[in-house]
Amino acid sequence: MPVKSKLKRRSGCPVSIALEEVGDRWSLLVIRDLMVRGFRTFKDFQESGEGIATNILADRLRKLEAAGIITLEKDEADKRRVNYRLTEKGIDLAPVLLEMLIWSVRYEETAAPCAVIAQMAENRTTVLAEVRRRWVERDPTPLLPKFGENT
Amino acid sequence: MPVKSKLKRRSGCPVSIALEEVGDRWSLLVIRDLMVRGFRTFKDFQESGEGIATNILADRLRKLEAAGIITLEKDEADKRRVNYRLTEKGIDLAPVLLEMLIWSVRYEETAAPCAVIAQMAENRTTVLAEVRRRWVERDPTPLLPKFGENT
DNA sequence: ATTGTTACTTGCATTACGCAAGTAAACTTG
DNA sequence: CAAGTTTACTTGCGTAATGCAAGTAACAAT
Repeated sequence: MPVKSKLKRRSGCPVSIALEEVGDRWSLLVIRDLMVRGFRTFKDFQESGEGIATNILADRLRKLEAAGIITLEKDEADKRRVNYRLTEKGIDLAPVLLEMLIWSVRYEETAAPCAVIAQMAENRTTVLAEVRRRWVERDPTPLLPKFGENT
Repeated sequence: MPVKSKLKRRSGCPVSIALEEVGDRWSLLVIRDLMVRGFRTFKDFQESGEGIATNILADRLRKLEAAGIITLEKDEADKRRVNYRLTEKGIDLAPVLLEMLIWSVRYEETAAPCAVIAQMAENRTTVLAEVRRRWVERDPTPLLPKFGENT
């Protein structure tokens, strides 16, 4: 189910194309928050602790929507509210994020408990299944807590 | 074997930390080229077809070295030449790149043959073992060709 | 009716990037 | 061995992206 885009690509290399969509400091963090922290609204992201500027956040949400990675849903109960949600394409970035997580914990001093992540590295398939289950069922319970925020 | 760094991090989240090191449009492409295309020198990257500017390339190589992802080796035969090489930390980004590749081929119109990548998705472990083997043995034979360059 | 909340936009200073050109050291060629 | 070439960069400069503070419009709560 590939989607045609602006056709202004550096090359046809898949990795290059992927990086044009999510290769920046913020996009994958937004996706991570939608995926494992149960974030839904603009406010959630603003307060995530990483300190993304609101203009950048708005821009990234727009681009991720344009790329077909997230969708917008108006909240019927509170009409100011916009709920962001990963698409199938978006949730399928889970393996990328998981590998990045495992790599980072292995080589950096992170705030994540090594034991928990080591456990996840052992059971990649199970973790991915759980991530997808939450997505399908719209279960907003965070899979992982916020590690070492700096507020 | 985590390495201490500048301690100017947005947060302690592993994904966030990883993105501070390789979360831009170019770093992972450089790593990809070292990993699967047998690139070694500055020139190789310049001519890779994606069109990275030399100042940006120099900057990225410096940052990747600072992050412990690549190392420099002076060529004894030709002393102008600098050979860049992935460290263990660098080669361990292979799973991230592989998942990104698989994702991209699935959702974008890339220049990579779907069948080949589907095959790789079936045999992730084998592919990763082969990537590592080439790294250990310093075998510069490209694992994958250049897909759809735009020159 | 007033105040607060949500999802943004706008303006402006700073930083990063992209492009063309330049340079220094090492090698190669005549 | 002088002159050109290759390699790995750096420098300058214009444009684009980012970060920060403030503002706004629509809706909701009191």
